[in-house]
Amino acid sequence: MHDPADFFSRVLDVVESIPPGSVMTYGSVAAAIGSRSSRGVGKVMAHAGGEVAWWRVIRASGHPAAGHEQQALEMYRVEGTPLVWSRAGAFRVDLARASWGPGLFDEPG
DNA sequence: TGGGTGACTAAGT
DNA sequence: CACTTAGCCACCC
Repeated sequence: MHDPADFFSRVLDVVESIPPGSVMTYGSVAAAIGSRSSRGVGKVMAHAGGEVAWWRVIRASGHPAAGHEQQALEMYRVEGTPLVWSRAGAFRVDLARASWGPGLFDEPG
């Protein structure tokens, strides 16, 4: 099956550590496991997206997974994730406030 | 073994 | 701010 050392399990482990209302970028998740394969993280989410909070993993732009923006929006509303709305009606996660990291408990104020 | 793909990212227009 | 182009890394055939 999947060893805890596998890239696949490593990614899931990080995603599971993201608390509600916060998010991480694909690149940050990859970096958390000592990798730079942001695309590899996307592959994992596409495979196990139904077993983890995939909506807490977004792009560096603040946009959620391509083709799942509407699904993610429903989750952000119930988790209270800070969003930023565009004039065209498009939304985006406020990375400045929702960004999550290992040991990030303070802010610039 | 080698080549192609993608739930991505950074830089340019 | 939105769209396009080149670069990267892990996985599949």
